Amino acid sequence: MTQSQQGEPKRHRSRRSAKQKMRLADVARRAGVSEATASRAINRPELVRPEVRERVARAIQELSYVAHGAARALASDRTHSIGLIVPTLRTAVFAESAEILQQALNRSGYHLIIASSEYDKAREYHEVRALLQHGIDGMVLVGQDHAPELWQLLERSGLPFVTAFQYAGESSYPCIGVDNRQEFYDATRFLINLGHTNIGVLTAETAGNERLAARVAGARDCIGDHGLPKPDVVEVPSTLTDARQGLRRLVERNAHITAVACTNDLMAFGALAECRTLGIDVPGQLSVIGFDDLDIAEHTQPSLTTVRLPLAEQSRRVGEYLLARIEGRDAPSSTRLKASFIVRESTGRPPEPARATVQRSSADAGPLQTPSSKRRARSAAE
Amino acid sequence: MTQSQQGEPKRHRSRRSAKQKMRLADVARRAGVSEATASRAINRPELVRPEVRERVARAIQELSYVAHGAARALASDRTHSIGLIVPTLRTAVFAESAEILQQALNRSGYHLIIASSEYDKAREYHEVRALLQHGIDGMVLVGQDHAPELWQLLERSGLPFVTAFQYAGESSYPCIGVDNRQEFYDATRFLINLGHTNIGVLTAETAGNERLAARVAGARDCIGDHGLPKPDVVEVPSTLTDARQGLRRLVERNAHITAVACTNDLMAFGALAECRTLGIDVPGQLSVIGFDDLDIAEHTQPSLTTVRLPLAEQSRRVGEYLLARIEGRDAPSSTRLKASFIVRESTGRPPEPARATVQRSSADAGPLQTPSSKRRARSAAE
DNA sequence: CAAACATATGAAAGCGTTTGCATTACAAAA
DNA sequence: TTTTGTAATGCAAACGCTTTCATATGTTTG
Repeated sequence: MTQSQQGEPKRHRSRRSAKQKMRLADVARRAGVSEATASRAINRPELVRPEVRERVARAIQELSYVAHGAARALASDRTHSIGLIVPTLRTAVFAESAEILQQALNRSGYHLIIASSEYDKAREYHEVRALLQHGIDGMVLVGQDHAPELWQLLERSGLPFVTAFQYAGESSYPCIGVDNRQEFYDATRFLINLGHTNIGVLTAETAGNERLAARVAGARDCIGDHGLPKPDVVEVPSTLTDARQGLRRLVERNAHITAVACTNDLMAFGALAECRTLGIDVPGQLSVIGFDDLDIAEHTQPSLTTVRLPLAEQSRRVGEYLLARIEGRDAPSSTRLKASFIVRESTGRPPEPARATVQRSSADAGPLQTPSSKRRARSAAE
Repeated sequence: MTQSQQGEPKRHRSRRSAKQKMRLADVARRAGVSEATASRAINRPELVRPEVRERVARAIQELSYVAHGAARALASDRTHSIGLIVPTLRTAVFAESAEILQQALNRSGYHLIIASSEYDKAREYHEVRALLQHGIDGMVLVGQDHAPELWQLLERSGLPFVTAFQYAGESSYPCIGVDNRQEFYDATRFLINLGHTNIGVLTAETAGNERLAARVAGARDCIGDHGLPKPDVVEVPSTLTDARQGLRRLVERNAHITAVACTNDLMAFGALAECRTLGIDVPGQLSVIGFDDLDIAEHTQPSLTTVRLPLAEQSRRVGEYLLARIEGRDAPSSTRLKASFIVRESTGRPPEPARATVQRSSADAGPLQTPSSKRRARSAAE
């Protein structure tokens, strides 16, 4: 606790407050070594004799020394922070992913700096600029639909980066995520296998949201591939109120509709709520599926059949990828993750006997998995 | 596009990649001024002749110069980043606040670095340390219930900081938020004013969550102040499934219970869901209130009477406070925000005529406000 | 017209680390 | 012994900016 201030060079700008912050020089002096050795004791302990290492550690402890991040970053060219740009944190899926990623990075001594673009490409570009300027060692983006200048900036900067939440193929920029088109294709097939032939699609705005757009495409493709008529696709703003309206529009315009594929759980909740209001029995008269498996999905009335994203795995892999790249190792640039399909109560056979050509079994409907959900799936309208 | 590399001092460490990053010196040379002037043109434009300012701006543009954050931070002792530590981003209220704060700070040229503590004090302490080391200009914490070492560290560092989500009085550390005790006191009074005399409390774990604890206290106090018997308080883990169990326990243990005050919307949703399962009519047989006003609150069946937090205002004020402190201005250290009470369908008069002493009018029940909610409140069991 | 002042600029000293290179200390080999 | 090699340390030069201080250039003013 007794550090004599002797010998300290006068500070040329007197900005330090009364409580002088300890610097590496203080630690070094106390441990009786040079700054270089003190630095090495911290960063490359294997280069320093155990006894010295020990002394430095003690000095750090006693002086409650905290390294100066900026100085360190300047000298070492490593900021130990990673940037993440999500469309919004208000979406549970992004918030949760951010949280998991942050935890994962923390464990490796990295920090997460989060920015949100509000689904606005120009804004996103500026966020990237700002992050680049702030200084980051790596960056995570959502999807691959970004302003060209953004890509250019990113490539020029030479910064390691990945995109997440959408598998974009081998030949794209590095990406880690599920194939939204395929996953929703499979989900839609589940409905078809149940016997549905008149399926509507309810989606939030797809402009600027490639994930949603891919899901819609998946549903369309699946329905087309099974020789069914083109589905009615209703696109609404991303609120529950709009989702309810969307459901109403869907059932009003399509008298014989028996299933609605919603591109996310929010839409599905809206649909469920509106069905309740309209007196439509789910799944008796109408089957509903969602996408995301939000916490409430299990507790709605009826509970929601939906697609669960492997968020934890995605975040973990994103972290691993980035750290590998930062450390100069290379890593598989494209990873395709698989979602799981969660069958709950909101889906069943259509009310009228199905047309004929369609197969009955619901067993082979894509990559099914029965989750640790209390309420079990049912395969027919009870 | 043509910059000659002549005159450049040889780099003593050859870490720069092929694509040489532009430095301030490059900009200065191109603009025909000294580095000092270039720097000023960027940071204190008013000190530089407009014409020169213009030339520097053009040089920056042409070279697509991006300032080096770490160097800047080292020289100026400003990182332009703010740390935020929340218990978890999985809670919508925190995620939303983080988002709003981040946006607000961005507008002022600051970045938000988010960390989460998972409601663990030790972990939180380490996050603070890590943020301090990384270098931040200010810090936001949730509530005032933190490890003593954390406070100590924070005070020693001299870093500007605020706590949010709970008003802790004038004499506390700087805080900006609502008074959770009072707000829930008022909410409970609303129930009492409706005629309820047997009110249960359902809460998620209060250990390490002073906001929840304060709300429970508010309910207890209110019930006590009205001469009613001590309420049954059920505390469960913070999941919907547990909330449902909690509701069941509450109604099983208290045959005459007519209202349940839930300390957050999650608990309330669970309660509502379980009531549906148990065939309990809400609000016919049981009234339910929540806290937070999550998006779905308006769309549950029945819609949920709850308390809405002024998140946007809170985040805005937090940002303002911090920036003021960083710039050396001082700011009111404690700000008490008011929540709004949102009356929806989940509350009504108790089924049996109330005991007598309790007043009938629901009009003077605290700081009521009728929100822009489509569905209007109703004051009695229809 | 000189004095007094304001305004713009540049030179250079840091900011607190890391790290290339040189040096020292010591053990193993000759 | 002396040589050679290796492991541990120190010196001092960056890292890329900001900012103090001094200087130069105008602009008023008495």
